[in-house]
Amino acid sequence: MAFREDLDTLVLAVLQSGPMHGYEISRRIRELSEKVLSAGEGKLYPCLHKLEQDGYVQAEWIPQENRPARKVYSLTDKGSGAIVEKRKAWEAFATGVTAILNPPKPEASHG
Amino acid sequence: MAFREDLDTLVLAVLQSGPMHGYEISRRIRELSEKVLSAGEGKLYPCLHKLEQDGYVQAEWIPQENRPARKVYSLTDKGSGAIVEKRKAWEAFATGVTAILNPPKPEASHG
DNA sequence: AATCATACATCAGGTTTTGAGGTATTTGGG
DNA sequence: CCCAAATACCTCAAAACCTGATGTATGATT
Repeated sequence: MAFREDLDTLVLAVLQSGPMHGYEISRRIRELSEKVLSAGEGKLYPCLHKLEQDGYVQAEWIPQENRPARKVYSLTDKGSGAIVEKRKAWEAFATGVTAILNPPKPEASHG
Repeated sequence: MAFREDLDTLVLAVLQSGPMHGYEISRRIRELSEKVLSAGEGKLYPCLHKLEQDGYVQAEWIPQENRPARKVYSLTDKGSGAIVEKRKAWEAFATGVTAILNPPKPEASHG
């Protein structure tokens, strides 16, 4: 058991820095979080495909010379808009966890 | 996809308020988090059993009159100690997510 | 007679994640 | 030359996990 991130939220959030290909999204998640979070390829690519399919991001293949082509993703309007809700969901979650981690103390006897 | 809590952490944390039976732990998690988090019975009881087995909590059956007996859990020293680490893990996680939700802005052209 | 709340617990079925594998190229060490 | 690691995409089987239902038992409420 461990806390687990919502990869959709993370992917959409990193794309706020500008268009980016999958491998880089993965790298940024690892680096920005100082290795606390990681988006393994086994779930990153399926996540990206779903996000594209649902219209949160759009993708374009950019050929490279002497390197594999890149599929560059960028936020759509729908994707940008969704970040607002996702951020709220994160805040609610974090508030909830914090409330439990800082529970009301047991009654101290005082007299 | 959604953010997901580490139930171990939550259970140990609520037990800081004092010994408590499973059903109440579940209620508190729901209430303290204002319904953002919930520990369904299907995962709470297995979690509690594992925590007991691993020595993080100890349990005692308390019979009730005309009601089902309660299994009251309390933190062991090991359990109390573990909270420190779990809290750190939460903070690292939250810091990581926050870092990604507030990413460096794309270079604004400034010339 | 239902239904809800208390209070424990399990389990089938579904979803998700992990980790390995697959393709293809460049760079760097030995 | 060969091996490993980094870049860059992607898939899939096996394992892990969660949801929601079910089961037991009683009291209060409608």
